[in-house]
Amino acid sequence: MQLSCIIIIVMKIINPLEVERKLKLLGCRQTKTRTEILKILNCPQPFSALEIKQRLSYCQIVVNKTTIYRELAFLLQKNIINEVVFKDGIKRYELKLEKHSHHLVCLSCHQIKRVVLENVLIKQEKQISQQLNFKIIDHSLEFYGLCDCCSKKHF
Amino acid sequence: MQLSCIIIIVMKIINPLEVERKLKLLGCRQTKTRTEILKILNCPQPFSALEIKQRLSYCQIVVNKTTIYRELAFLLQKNIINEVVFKDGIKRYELKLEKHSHHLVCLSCHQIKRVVLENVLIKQEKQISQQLNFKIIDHSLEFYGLCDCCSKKHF
DNA sequence: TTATCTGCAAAATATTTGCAAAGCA
DNA sequence: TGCTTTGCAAATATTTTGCAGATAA
Repeated sequence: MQLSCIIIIVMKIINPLEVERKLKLLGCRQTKTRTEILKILNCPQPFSALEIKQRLSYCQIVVNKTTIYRELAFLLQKNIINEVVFKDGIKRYELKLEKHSHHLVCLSCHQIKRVVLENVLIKQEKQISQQLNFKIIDHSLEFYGLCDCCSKKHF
Repeated sequence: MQLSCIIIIVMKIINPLEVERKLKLLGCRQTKTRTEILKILNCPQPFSALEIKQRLSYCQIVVNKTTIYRELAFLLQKNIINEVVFKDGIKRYELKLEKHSHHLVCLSCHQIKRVVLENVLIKQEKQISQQLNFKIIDHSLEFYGLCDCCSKKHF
């Protein structure tokens, strides 16, 4: 019999010092932009490049969009962040965790909640690889609906 | 005990006459562009607006890109097609089926195989709605990896 | 005949590239 | 000092909008 799955809501992500240590280990420089972008991404919700730019400007930090796109490409390549795409087709970024995560996207307020579902799709992935000879490397699973707050508002 | 899941590979989609009847029922006109776009979408693989434009031009049919985008928005609104987004952030379109479908995206040859997985995520969706008060309306589940052909090439 | 559909030009939005200047170690 | 990072301008890609003219029923 299958165990019921475990849902973990991702709340706070990571100790900033841990990321800094990892960057130093990889021989990367520690710049203001890099530190500030990582601070913003240390959050349970993924952000797009332009959302990051906007959030930086809230803190009086003006960074060119090109720099942000390049910094995100850099962090992606260093395996420090993930890229996720939802139905709107915009690329969003979040800190990489040990466990693969999924998302609950509210169709009303557009808030995104990051969750970890344990023991999910294991059987299906095995079946797909066995029956269709498709070697699965990764998957994306996102749920769309109404968050607690919005579903109460709608009725 | 949970039954093993059933995988259905979507091969041919639908009788074109069925779509035409549905369009007539909805009071829509039958135009050359509409017919041709639906012919292209009658395929196990979703296509982007510009891929459709390209495929039309292969058949000597020249249609403005604006028309294609508008036609897709029209068919979407009439519930005849689905919009799907993969990791590249490009919107792709496919004929709507009774059953929700998922996709196997080959990271090497970029072929997309449409599949129907029965009895998948039912338990997880129930748990998410009960434990997190998130009312799920829809989900997207896509697998990325190597198709049979490409995984053989890689070794 | 008339509501629907289409093409063209231009705009909006997200992302990328080249090059020269600035800055961290 | 030298390599990495940054800003600016311009290019590219996808998608959207306004308007005038064409077309299916």
